[in-house]
Amino acid sequence: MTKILPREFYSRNTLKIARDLLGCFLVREHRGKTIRAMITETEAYHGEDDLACHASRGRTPRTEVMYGAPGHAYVYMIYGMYHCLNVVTERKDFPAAVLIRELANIERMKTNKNEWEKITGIKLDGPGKICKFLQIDRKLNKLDLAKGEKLWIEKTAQNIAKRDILASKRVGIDYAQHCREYLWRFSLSAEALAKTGR
DNA sequence: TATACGATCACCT
DNA sequence: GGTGATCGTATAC
Repeated sequence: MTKILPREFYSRNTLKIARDLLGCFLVREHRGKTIRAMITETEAYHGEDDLACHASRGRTPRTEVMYGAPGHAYVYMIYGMYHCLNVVTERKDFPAAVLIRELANIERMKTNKNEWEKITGIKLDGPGKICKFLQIDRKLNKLDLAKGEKLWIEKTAQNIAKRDILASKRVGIDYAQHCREYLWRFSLSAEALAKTGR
């Protein structure tokens, strides 16, 4: 019984996945070190009709990965200095992804393995900060997240109640006309996060 | 080939 | 509230 989310998890409706990812754990293995943190905020980008989605202008070299099989990473550079991590969703040839915006309860695996120590004093509240801290860049674009190598997501340890999921407008997409009104940004309530301890 | 701008962040007033 | 950093990508020429 593995905790790694399989491809079937990603081969579903993007909005549902964006909500289901809350409380799940993003795991990054790099240079012999492993870091794990709980996903607490996401945004959904769904199809060519979503004017905020990079695929709204169709298939290009950059957006190609979003048209591919679900469960792969879509990592792009923004503003010349930051990277953003997305997970590709939906069936093949339907472009959609979920942006990982915030992580909490950050832990590092001790060298003796199978034991985690909390990392305090940092906040990963923003896609740029997440990628900087986890050393995620374009080299990880198109990585298969279902394989459990370098980067993957593990299922939540507890059930997240619907009332603990807050929906709001996506940020930084003022150009997206009516699509900017969509409540496709999802976050874990402060109360629910407090219950996860740590 | 040239240009405009962005799914951000840190720092300023 | 506002702005600069900094470069890949899309689009125009």
